[in-house]
Amino acid sequence: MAAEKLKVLTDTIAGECIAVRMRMLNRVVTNIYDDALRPLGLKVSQMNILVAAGTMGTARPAEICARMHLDASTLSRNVERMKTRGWLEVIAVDDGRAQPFRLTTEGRKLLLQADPAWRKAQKRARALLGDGIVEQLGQAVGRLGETIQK
Amino acid sequence: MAAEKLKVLTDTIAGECIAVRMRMLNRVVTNIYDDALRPLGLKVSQMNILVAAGTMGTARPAEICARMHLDASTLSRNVERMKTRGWLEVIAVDDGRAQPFRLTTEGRKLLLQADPAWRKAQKRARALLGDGIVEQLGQAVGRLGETIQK
DNA sequence: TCGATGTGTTTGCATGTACAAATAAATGAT
DNA sequence: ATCATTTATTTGTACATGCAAACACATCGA
Repeated sequence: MAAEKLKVLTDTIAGECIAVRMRMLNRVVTNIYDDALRPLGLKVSQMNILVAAGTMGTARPAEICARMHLDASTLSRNVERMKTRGWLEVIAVDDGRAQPFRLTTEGRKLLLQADPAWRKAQKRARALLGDGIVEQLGQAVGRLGETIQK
Repeated sequence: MAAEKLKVLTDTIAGECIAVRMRMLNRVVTNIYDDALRPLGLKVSQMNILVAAGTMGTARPAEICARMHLDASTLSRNVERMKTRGWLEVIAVDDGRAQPFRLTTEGRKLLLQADPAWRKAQKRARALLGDGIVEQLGQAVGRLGETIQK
């Protein structure tokens, strides 16, 4: 009977699906960091991009997308919002297609201010999830590399 | 000098931040499942809700939110979309506040059709991430329970 | 040089996500 | 019984995300 088959299927997916777990933990973790960063008017999604820009000096969108496994259109709009806020600025270059950007002084100041909040969130997340998964997240990201899936 | 401090900070966050890793893996994993489910016109976010409804029989929004650590407003709109598509239907009950729902015949049929795609995605995700993290995701979700963070 | 192809980015569109506030209804205290 | 409080859900708003398509420019081959 079909009803039986459905019950088995839904129980299996509910009990084993990697996406279910990953997405749930992602919501919880994102909320922890967003809570901590809220007083600064900053969200963790944006902080990540500021950090990437910070490590790269001058950041090429395509390179950030590859590193972060982030769609180009998503990055484009996030960067736009942060330019509006004065945290990022574009750099003039010869290649007319490119739109490289870097942190502004404001952006640098914001990151320095965000440090304590980040540490607090990091500590909370680690305590909640456990050291094991933190270790494994690093490994999995390593496996990923900058491979393009499609 | 402030520039030095910033470099240390951004390198530290880029190298250690749990949210950076979790969010990156979440994007990759979500894309794997969405790719597999696309021919069915279904996204993994919606599949998860259908599955929850399938395991529960009659699903109370508040209970799904607690189980999935999902904001009530988010669920409300996702359910709305799936009602429109004919995959879910609300059930009449005495408590006038409640809006419990369940799978329709269409919804059940869709889940059964989605099974092979889900298996394919599950296999790809496991191969990409490694068994270690799959194990740890389960553990971390277990730790979480249905605790409300705030 | 010029047209085809490729690369980098942005736009149009739909969905997912959460916070704050609104709404609606049940519950509890007096 | 009535009013205050609590509980369940929806709405307003803003941002995040990705696909498909458009756009802009570079590059390569004839």
